[in-house]
Amino acid sequence: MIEERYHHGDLRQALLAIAKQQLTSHGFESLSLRAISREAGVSHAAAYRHFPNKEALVAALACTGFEQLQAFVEAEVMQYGADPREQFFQCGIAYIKFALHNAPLFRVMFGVSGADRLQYPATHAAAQASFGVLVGTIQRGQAAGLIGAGEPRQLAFTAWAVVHGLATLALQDQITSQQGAIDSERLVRNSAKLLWNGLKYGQA
Amino acid sequence: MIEERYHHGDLRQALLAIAKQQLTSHGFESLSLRAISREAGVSHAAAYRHFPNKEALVAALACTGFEQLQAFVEAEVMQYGADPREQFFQCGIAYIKFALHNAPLFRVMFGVSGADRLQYPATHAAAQASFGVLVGTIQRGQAAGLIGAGEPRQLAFTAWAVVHGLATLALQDQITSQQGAIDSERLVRNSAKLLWNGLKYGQA
DNA sequence: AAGCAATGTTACCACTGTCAACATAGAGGT
DNA sequence: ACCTCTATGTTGACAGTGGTAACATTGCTT
Repeated sequence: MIEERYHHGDLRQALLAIAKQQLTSHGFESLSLRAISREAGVSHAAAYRHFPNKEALVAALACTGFEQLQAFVEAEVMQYGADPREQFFQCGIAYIKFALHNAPLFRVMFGVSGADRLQYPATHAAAQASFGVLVGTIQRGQAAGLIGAGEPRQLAFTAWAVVHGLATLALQDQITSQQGAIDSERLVRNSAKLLWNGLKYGQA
Repeated sequence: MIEERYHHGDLRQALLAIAKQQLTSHGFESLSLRAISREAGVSHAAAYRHFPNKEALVAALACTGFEQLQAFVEAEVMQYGADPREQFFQCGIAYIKFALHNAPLFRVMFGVSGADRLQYPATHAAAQASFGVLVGTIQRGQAAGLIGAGEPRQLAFTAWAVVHGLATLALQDQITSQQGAIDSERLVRNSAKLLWNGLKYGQA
């Protein structure tokens, strides 16, 4: 029987999958290397053959998160291939959608241990790549004459900041908890338009 | 001698102070209730007379963080009492300054355990209060006719999102690690102007 | 077939958060 | 002054954690 073999086959992958599962079901705080290994039917020290420590496991998890994010945003954006303005909007909306639907993972991606992300090249690269989607959208907007001049990376960075800020604050339950019960969908739309106005008139 | 008395006097306060210190010096990950108690010269269980658990201690820490943030931003903003536009800018710049100078604390404030901040009314209230500074600035801008119409809370929320996003991403070393070495000061200025443009023309 | 590197296991360590049982101090009523 | 009650602090335990070292097994490579 295949299940009882000494070597797992692809333990690294399995650990990551289980980790993601436990992350979403039990939260980051109670993410435990031992529990993950247990679930994988493997001893608690086996994980150390694939990750130098827990932080590395988490970083790898974040890496997959960025890949997912990029794939998701790209897919959503591509549905509006003709309209750079709507592409730009969808970029942000997709980002926030992803954050809200994958809250714990999103928090890991930008989480506490994110400070030393440079230590994990793969994770860092994945993050950069996902950023590239936004840059591309902006560049298309500029090419179409819908976005004013400016270094696209910097414009993208500002746009990213808006959307990332909204996502973060939304996850904080800060949106719904504001008295007045702000509608998040409308909020995103409004913010995007606001930003779009700013972009149209360029920086100066 | 006062130091050796059985009762500490104001242990709760002392624990928080030491916690903040250890947080900034050793990072959030290695923040330990026992280490804090040890440093306070008190037994490892003493902390439980003042906080139901570690999470509550961290929440209290976050609370002080928000208070500091509010005080800092208010102080900076008030230097530009005459000019609502500059006030608005300074609001954001101060926010980011605070985040960069108190990185670990800032991360705790919006950290992993932030999701259930509603469980800690004091912390939540402090967060709301700090948000109020920005709302006030926007309202003054509107009163001066420099910011278009719109529900001030929502405008403030967008502005907050931008600035919070920038701060978060900056902490991620995402700014400096972008090839091209974006200058963060300029970035903030540009972003603020961008947003200001958007605000001037109102939402639609 | 032999051997070697990759992968798992067991046993241990120091440490953590948390709790229950006990000790002490100090405030307030008598 | 005393006595009691409650707030605060201590000790000792427990289960669970991340991490390491020594040992076991596997399967690729030659």
